[in-house]
Amino acid sequence: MSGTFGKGHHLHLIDGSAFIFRAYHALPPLTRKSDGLPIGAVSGFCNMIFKMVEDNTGPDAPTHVAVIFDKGSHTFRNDMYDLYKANREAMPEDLRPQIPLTRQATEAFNIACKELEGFEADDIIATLARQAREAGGRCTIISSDKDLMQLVGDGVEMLDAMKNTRIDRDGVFDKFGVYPDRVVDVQALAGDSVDNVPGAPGIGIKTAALLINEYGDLDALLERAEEIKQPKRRQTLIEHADQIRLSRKLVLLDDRTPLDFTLDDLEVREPDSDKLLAFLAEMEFRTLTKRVAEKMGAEMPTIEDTPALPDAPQVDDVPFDTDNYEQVGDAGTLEKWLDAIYEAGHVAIDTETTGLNEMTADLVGISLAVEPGKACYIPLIHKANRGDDLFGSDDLAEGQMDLDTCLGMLKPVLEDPSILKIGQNMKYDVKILAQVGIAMAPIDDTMLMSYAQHAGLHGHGMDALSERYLDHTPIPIKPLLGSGKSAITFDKVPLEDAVKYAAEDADITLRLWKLLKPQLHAAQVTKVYETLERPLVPVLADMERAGIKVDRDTLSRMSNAFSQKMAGLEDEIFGLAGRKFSVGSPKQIGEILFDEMSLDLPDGKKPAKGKSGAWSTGADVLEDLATVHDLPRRILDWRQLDKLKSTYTDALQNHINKDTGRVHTSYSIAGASTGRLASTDPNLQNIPIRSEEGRRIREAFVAEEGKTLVALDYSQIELRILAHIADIPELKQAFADDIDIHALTASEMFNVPLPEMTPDIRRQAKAINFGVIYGISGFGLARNLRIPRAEAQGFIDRYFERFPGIRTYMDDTKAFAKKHGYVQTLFGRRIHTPEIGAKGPRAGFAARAAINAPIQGTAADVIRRAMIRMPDAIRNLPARMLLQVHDELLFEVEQGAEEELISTARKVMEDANEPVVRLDVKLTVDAGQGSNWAEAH
DNA sequence: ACGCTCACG
DNA sequence: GACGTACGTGAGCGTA
Repeated sequence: MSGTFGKGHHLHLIDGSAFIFRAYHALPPLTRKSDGLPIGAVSGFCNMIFKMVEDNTGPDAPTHVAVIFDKGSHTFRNDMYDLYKANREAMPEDLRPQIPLTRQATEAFNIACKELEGFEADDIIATLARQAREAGGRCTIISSDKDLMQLVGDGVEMLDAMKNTRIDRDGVFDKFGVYPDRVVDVQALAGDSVDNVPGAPGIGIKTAALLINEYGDLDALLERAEEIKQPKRRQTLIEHADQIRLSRKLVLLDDRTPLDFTLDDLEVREPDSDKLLAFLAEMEFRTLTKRVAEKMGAEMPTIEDTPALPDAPQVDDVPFDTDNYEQVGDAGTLEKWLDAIYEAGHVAIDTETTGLNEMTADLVGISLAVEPGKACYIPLIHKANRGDDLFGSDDLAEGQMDLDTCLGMLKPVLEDPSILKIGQNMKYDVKILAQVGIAMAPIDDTMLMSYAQHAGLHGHGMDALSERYLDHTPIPIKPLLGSGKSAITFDKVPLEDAVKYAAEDADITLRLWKLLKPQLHAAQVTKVYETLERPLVPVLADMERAGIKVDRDTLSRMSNAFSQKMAGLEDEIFGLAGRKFSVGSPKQIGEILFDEMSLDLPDGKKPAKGKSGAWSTGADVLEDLATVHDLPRRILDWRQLDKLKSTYTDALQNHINKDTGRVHTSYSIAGASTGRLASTDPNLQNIPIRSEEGRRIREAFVAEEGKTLVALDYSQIELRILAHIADIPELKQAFADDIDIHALTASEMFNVPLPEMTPDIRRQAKAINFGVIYGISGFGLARNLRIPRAEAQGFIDRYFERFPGIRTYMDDTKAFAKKHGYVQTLFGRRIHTPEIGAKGPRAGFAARAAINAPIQGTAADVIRRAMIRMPDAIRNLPARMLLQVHDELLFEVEQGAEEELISTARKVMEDANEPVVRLDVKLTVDAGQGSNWAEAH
């Protein structure tokens, strides 16, 4: 049947996304045998399409058919309401690569495949259904999405393909309590939590239908809201009238979308058997390929049965060629790249900026790569010359896109939940793009993939990874930027060089991703990567961008006070030493004390000499020496002040951001091998607290006017984890009973009843407890406690006797590390211990590190999980998370909401191990609050 | 660039 | 039997 669509014609419209999701959830996670590509949803999709083709015979068969897909995440509905669909969960990791394949499948079946930027599939379906109806034909929408039910009637029906049930006007009435023409009114009132349509609070479908049926339609209802008898209902409708009208706009489908095709283009076509079978064979669908071949009377193509070797190099064998990279200078060229990105479903991205600090750096350009060797650079604000020419202008270089135009085009892609953005150290790029209003998601990060697999084995910077995995040395940045005083920023780098350098970074990143991603599964660290590494990126980006307010005047006053004290100390020091010298020089101190003054330690010996041959003058040495002379104590005091002044009160002032008045640290996620974060520029994880003088520096970390700082820290988390992992009944019981753990240890070891415990015995036990966590040795404990080595060894022996599980844990852990080359945390994080088999002292180091890593690492995992869950948990509180200090989280909260924040955040932290790891000990969190960090802690 | 020292958990 | 040792970090300074 052909001719213009009209009476007697029957159009089938398949809701592509709904089909894919159903297929995905209905089937186990199948993968392609040869390379492990996830393929379950594609398989289900193809089977459903084929079943439809097979079933569609007889008088009711469609004459026209199309599969309609969503395109992009940003639609006109987001312009009306920016929270539209904001509750949507991210697309599952193994589904994303299957989306483009389902489009290919549709084409292979020779079925029209349609989508339209800026509109949802539902709008296209609405438009086509209207056209079919107006032309006098019939239309069946294959979907069970209730949002489409407003279209039913007058020749338009829905078909639930899974249940094989048709939904007509009566079916809609069953579901909504109204007929299709009033469905949007009911939806506007009831709202939709899945799409985040607000609706009227407290009103569901039942009540909504009741009201609409009583008043006729929504407008009449809102107009006559005063007449409603129930006071609560009346008030809700009056108060939220605007929100309800907005909700109706959101749920009302647009049946006038501009389409570049007509119904006639959708006429049913016979598939090309060669093309279809080739596609099915490529997917390695054996059964389906056979069935299709039989039905079409064609030869069954062969499907290779040999899976690729798991370790075979996966990355395409494309040589690096910097001449092949493209400079993107206009919208048309960029459009071409965006098409390629949508085709692939992923893109590697790298941002170039004017500096390394994301808070002060400006975006200079963006590079993209979609397949190995195919990369581009979009320069945005490069200067026409290097800027070192006195007469040179700061004009922009030719051939660059307008910044806003470019970002406007990129934003929908970078925020599209179906397009995966791949980067190396994505926290940097996420922060840079956040500065220009782009919330990039979802992401993958090659640095974190490497870290999840190989923590402890090697670094995870791009240069190191490229050398190691791609056997390729990236173009070094140094020659482009220069160094020292004549260094230039990237916007001054000539475009020709910039394109090569920047595009290569994206190319390398994409290749690393292709290589490292499949290895995650093999190394069994996919869970670690997906639950402990990647989700931390946006959380840390937000914390770093928030920063913490630091009061410059407080620091400045402290600096001055320190200067004065140090000047006084210097006079005393020079008097005692008999001459002037540089007090900051350990070498000169050693010469004065041990050569010129010939001082000896209390045991009559001299201290050790360091690698450079100078006397060791560390605090422990000077502390001992202080018992025989006054000078060492003065030097210790001077050093403490020098440290506080130079590292804290002076240096911190230089880190106060000019625009925000706050200090913004940067956390490295893949720095510490154990899974701990590290804080840099500045390090806010080592702000003084142990000495009273140093502790006062925390007074300079303040809450904003009208706000409070709240600190929550895990109590003894590492010892709790040790008690669990090593399975020590006495320790577990002590934590269950909230008994002072160090006192308990002392009581067990030294046979002192708890009521008779003295601070000194407790102090020794505390040192032993910490020693255990660090891989205790008699020597180390002796030095720490300043007791003879034999005595320390005696303590350790008694400890092991009392808690034999500890020794077992230590021995087992060392044996595991020797056998596997790594140890693991309770959450599966791997920490490699390559030196464990070494000879000499290095083996001792490695053994102690191996003993410590599962404990420190598990604690790190716990707080990571808490941090990842925190933003959602506190999203309705006027609070934000600012800092992490290993076992502590610091928040800033509006005054009045402190207690609510504490109870909410505490719960998240105390339950952070659940549900994947059950602990025999509870986790306990202490809380404090105040106008500055000293008070809050 | 490297070692020393010292701040934190 | 000798050797050197508590675990994990980052920053500032002096010295080469």
